Amino acid sequence: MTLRGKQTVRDLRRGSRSTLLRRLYFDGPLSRQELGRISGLSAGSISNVIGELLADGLVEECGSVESDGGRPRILLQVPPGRAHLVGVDVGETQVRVALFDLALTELAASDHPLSDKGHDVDHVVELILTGLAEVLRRTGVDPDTVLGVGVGVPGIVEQGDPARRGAGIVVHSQTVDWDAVPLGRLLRAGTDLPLHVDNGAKTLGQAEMWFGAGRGAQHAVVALFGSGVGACVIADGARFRGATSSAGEWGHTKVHVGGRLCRCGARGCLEAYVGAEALVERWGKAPDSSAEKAGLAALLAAAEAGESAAVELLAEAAEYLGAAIADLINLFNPERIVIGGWAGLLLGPRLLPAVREAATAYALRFPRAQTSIELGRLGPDAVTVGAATLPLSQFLDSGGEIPGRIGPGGPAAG
Amino acid sequence: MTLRGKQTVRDLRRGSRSTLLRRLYFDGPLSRQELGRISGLSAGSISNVIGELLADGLVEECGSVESDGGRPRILLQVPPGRAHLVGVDVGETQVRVALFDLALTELAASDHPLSDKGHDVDHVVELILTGLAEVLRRTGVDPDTVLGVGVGVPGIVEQGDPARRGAGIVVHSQTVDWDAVPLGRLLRAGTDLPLHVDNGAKTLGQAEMWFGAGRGAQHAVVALFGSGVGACVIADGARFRGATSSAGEWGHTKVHVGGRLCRCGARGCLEAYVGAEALVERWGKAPDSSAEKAGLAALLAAAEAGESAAVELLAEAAEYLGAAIADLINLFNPERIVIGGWAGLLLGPRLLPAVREAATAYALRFPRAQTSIELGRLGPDAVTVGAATLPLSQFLDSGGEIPGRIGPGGPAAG
DNA sequence: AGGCTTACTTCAAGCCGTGATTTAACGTGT
DNA sequence: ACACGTTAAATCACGGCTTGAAGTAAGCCT
Repeated sequence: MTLRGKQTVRDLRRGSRSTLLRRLYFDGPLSRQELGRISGLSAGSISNVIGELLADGLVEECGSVESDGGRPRILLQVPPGRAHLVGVDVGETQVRVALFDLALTELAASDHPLSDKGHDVDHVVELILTGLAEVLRRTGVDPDTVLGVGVGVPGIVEQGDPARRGAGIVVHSQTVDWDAVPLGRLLRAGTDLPLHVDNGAKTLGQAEMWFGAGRGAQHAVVALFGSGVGACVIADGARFRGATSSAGEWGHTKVHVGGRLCRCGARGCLEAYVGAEALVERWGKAPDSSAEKAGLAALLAAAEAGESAAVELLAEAAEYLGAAIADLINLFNPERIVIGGWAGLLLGPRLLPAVREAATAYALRFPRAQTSIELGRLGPDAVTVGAATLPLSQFLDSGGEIPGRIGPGGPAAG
Repeated sequence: MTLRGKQTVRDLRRGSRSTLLRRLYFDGPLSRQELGRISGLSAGSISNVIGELLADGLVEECGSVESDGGRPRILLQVPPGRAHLVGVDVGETQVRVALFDLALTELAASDHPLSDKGHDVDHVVELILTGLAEVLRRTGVDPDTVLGVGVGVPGIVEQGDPARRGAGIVVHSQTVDWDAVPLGRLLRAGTDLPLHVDNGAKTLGQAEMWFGAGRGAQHAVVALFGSGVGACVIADGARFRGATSSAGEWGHTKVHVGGRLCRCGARGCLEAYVGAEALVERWGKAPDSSAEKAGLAALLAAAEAGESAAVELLAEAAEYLGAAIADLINLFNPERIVIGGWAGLLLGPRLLPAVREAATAYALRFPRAQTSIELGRLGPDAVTVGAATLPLSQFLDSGGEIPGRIGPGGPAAG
């Protein structure tokens, strides 16, 4: 049933450019020879395509490799300064805007705490636009070299029509009370840069896949647990989105039908058993949400000290987490499961053995044997990095197309 | 991270052939004009490619459409008799082999009940090969026109290296006690036809997607419940397989951690709450497995008659089923959920309203609003049809390539 | 019979990847 | 120094693809 659209002969070139660019980007400096071996393209094509990329400035030569009797191979790489990316994290307490070069080195960042207006949409939009202007000004980077702005938000993101260049993006979030917020349109009014918006947990997952514990896997699930619980599913090397890009809402999987009440209103959600908010609340001390991280750390310390209530609470959480991971294994059959998120990283070292054991007990033998369960390697700061991978991904897919900015009356109109 | 391999200019033609063939196959007789509009290809290319397909006998002209003042359009279709397909259902009590034409009209079928040897592998293989020979003999169909044999089996199927033409296929099943059974190799020894093997529930799901309640959906989950519970996930119009093609094992999702014991050995599996075997057993009457269908029918009749134990049992099952469907909605974000399988079809009319209600209560609002929950339209006999879609799908993907049979010393050797 | 409309076919033009050939840039041995 | 072998990269003819324009076929209407 899958039908890819019309293909013309020029799409071949786009594909070749994309393949070579990706390879050079991820697998560091490579020679034309190696590119040929890896990509399967003929030497002639490599020469031709690389010539184009060199002329476009998307690839540069960087030294050569010693030969043993023949002409030395010239190494090629993607010049990190050729283009830039912006990543935005709309978090629970602040808005963070960061400017990166192509190698995702952070050149500047701007943090603005959310004022008492909370997640008022106009306020958030204003902070994003201010931060964007700020990092551009501070670094003096030409906006024309910015490939796009990636934004990670809490909640479910509806992508809208891609032809509208992000202007059709709508966000729904039960936790920060955003109901069909037209974030794309609002941001579009303040910048001409290409826009990309996705769920913050998903962007963090993307970051783990590209630069963290998920590297190299083609089928993986990044389980993110923090205050709430989410997941980012990767299938065949690409984000699994579903019909309206809300796939992977793992936190509200039922682990105990009719069980504990979750903040989503239903009973028995995973999040109500292993979410940081739920754990801290059940432990009974400091249910002040601003002190959630401190509360969880205290719970962990108590457990390490042998306090039996804490030990039991964490043991139960590990069992539920393992069981829910077993569901992921049965349903998605990944080769790797990565546990990330601030709470995951905090509790992970203590819980991991029990979680692995529970997953083995609850999952089917065969798919469980194909899966490794690991801890994430990137902290929660990586949300901005992940957000920046959104425009980067499109850049690589398109074979290195530098998107033009929209003039007035462009496709954003309406 | 997705990199599709090298593409040469000839792959374009393969793609065009595939697109047009698919369109003609599914959307009935079409003219070249309409094909052009739908596929986006230019009139020249259509003419060219259709000319090839006509010469190959993969497409034929079938009448024309009245014009209003111009040259009439000539209608094209895929001739149903041009090639044949074999579908095999290795069921719980019998092995069924059916021969189809391209339109999936059943030309002949052969049923062999499993003897007391049960699911002894050699016995099953023998029945498949016997049935295959039988349907070919009875219809007089030339084996060279058979595109392949699709087999639906209980259990998880490891696809092995496609270059070995199915000889690398291995089956694991905890229920019929098959542990790493080299079904591909065993069948390969008895036939030269291309082999395709997949889980029976998955092939049934495929049939629902192509010809049943799933038609037209790009993102769907076909939930199959019979004696056990399974699911077939479709994403972007294609089967979601996961790393080792065992994705979609929904029956052992945990709905009640620490709850009822499941036949898989774990506690709290969905199957232990809504599987037909579990329901019949819990109802307490006739736990004889051979009378499972009669038992479930009796349970349903009792509930319809108002017997409170039966009513409560089914109400509980509906709630668990709805909750588990909510998990599917949250995780996969499908546009449609189809409930199939013999037990699903039997209980469906009574349970559906309660299931929908429970799903709404347990799923997140936004993805739930995108999803419709429907009953399947195909009976369990459709497993053979679904199995036959496996070689058919490959045929359409390849743009109408008739696979040659393997000679001795072919790639199957070793 | 002539004109009009629509469906289909043919053909030159522009690209693309391949694979063979040529050129470039090294180390080595004399 | 200099020819030689070796390996890397560039060049180019070739077959193949889609497009889009121009040409042909096949029916209506007057």
